Amino acid sequence: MNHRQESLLKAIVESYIKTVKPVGSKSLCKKLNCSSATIRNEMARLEEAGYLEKNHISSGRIPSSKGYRYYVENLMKPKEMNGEDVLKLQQIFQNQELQLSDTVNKCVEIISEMTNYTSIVLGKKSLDNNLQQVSIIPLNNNRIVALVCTDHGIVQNKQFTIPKTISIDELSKTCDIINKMLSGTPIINVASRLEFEIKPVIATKIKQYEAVYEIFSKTFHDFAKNVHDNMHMSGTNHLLNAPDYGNLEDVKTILSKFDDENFIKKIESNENEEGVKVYIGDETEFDPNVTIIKTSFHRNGEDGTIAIIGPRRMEYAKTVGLLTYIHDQLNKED
Amino acid sequence: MNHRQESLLKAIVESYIKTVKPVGSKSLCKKLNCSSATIRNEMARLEEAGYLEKNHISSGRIPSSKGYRYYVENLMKPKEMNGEDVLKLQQIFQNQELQLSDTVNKCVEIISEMTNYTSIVLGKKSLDNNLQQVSIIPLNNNRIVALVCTDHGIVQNKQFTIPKTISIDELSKTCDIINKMLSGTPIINVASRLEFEIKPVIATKIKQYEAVYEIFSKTFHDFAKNVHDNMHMSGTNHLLNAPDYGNLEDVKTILSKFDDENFIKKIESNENEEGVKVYIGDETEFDPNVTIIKTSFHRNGEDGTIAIIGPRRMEYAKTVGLLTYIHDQLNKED
DNA sequence: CTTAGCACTTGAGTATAATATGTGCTAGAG
DNA sequence: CTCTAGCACATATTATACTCAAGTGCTAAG
Repeated sequence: MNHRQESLLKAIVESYIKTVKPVGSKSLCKKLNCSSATIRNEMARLEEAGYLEKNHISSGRIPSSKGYRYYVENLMKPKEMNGEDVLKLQQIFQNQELQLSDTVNKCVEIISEMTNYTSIVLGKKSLDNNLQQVSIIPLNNNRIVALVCTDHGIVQNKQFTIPKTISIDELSKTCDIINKMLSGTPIINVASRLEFEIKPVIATKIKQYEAVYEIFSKTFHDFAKNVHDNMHMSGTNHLLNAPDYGNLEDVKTILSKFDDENFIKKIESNENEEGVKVYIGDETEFDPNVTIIKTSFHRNGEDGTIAIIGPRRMEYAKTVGLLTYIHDQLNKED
Repeated sequence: MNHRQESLLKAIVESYIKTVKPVGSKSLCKKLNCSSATIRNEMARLEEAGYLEKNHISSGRIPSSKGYRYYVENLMKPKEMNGEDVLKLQQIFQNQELQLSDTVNKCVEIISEMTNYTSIVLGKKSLDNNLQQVSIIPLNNNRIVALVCTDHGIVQNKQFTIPKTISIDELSKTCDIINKMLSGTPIINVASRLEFEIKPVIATKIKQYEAVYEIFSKTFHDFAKNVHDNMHMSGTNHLLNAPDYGNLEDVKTILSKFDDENFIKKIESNENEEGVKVYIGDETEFDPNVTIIKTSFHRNGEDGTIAIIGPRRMEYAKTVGLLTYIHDQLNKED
């Protein structure tokens, strides 16, 4: 692609992002210093190469997914955030009172407010959590709460009604054994070590050891199951206001996918990708009519993904700039 | 209102609920055994009394909010649920593995699927929770987790970085004191008793008692603040498919209110109302174009509200029947 | 390689008419 | 006094035809 073609593509993408109207040749004469006929010729070539599309034979051009991609990779310069927005975000990041999940939740709310796109955070316990401590709190009526706490301070609890044949004492004793033997164990390994190392030990000391084992086993199982302990969405209905979807059905299709079961899987960053990634149209594997820009974070024993979903005609420069900033803040050493 | 007028109103409401089309006089002749002219006369009277409305001078009639209300209170008979739906719900209610919050969350998902309305659950810790136990788990790098557990087994934790001047020992000692003195205290009273009874006691035993007090005070404060620990919505976009809103703007207005800050306040059951309550149009104080049907539950130390939001043209009989069933199941003795 | 000119295509907007639905009112029958 | 048949009138909906503006593709000349 020669220089003039690049300028042309850039001009078309940026004009379309701004106005949502197919871009005609005449409107670009001044910017490119040539006549509309010349521009039409170049446009035809760009269209043939797959960077541009037409709605109908005599309409202006709009960028294709390929066009957007070329723009994002070669022509766009991520925009610096303005001072006001930086300030708003700083207030959140610097609030030491907040837990990580609250921080990111507020974060996505602000993102969707700033950008007018839908924004989502998926949080999960990181795999680098190690077991710190388990304990038991007895309640009334033969009920207990079993607690697991990791070295990053993530706590999960589960309630049980225990048979009368099990004493609190036996449970506490088992806790002590687990804490002594498994403290520091990566949380993903705890379940199997519980079965193969702890179970034999308590078998010699506790009568109802099977039932006791079950309680702790279930607790850890629950912990592992609830890896996605946090999913927060903000600005869902912004898509409704996007002028891109003349056809209401398209928006409904997208919105209904938000409720879908494997929605999370499609948003979650699958590889260990660093930085900010842009997925356009079909690349999203979510819906051909949207763009998803996402980034991941790792902090305080939690991993997560922050994603922004908008029309393919996304304000790429601004959005990538914003998400880059947030990524850098979140992954800073604590 | 005489008997024929009641039959007429009932017929109009039920026809409109079914077809979403203004109801004309001719279509009701057979059902009421009289001519269209007679029906028109009655219609005119019902309209004057405020039970019916017209879109324009020569269109059929649609029920007004007052009409719906009369229908709900006097003419409607809540529908029994069909066996299939009962079965689906039973599977959830009888799953002992689930925590209350998971039960209700699944519940609203099924509700919105069955009814095609938006459904919401708001959960909060009940005021009848009493303090069971506080404890401390030390982590690395001078960090700790402080835990609060109530007699219903509700647990909340908060992480702190403690100054080096405070020892774990002092924190544990304070835990013991709190547990001895305040165990069984209603959770709403804990904060003040902590200040006026515990603080003086530890002041005599612990050097940095102010800082230690702060830690527990903040923990309880957080607990009290996070009363709304669970809000779950399902089927938000069902409203988009409702044929009621010819005007897309109306739906957008409603949907945007879901994101509003005091949305929760408007949904929450404010009085201690028992049973299933219906709020139509303006009565909702949320949006004049919707109906909200809600009920509350109290169980295992948690209170909550389940609400169904749909168009004013709601399938009242079916929805009230469904919610009545759920209310009865949830408030059953455990 | 660039540009001016022109025929052609399409979408959006507007005016008009035809049709269907349903009301209100009047006058007559029971 | 109540019910009904009949008719004039009102409105939404749909289809049709027409015009206008925007923009392209192509050709021929600079």
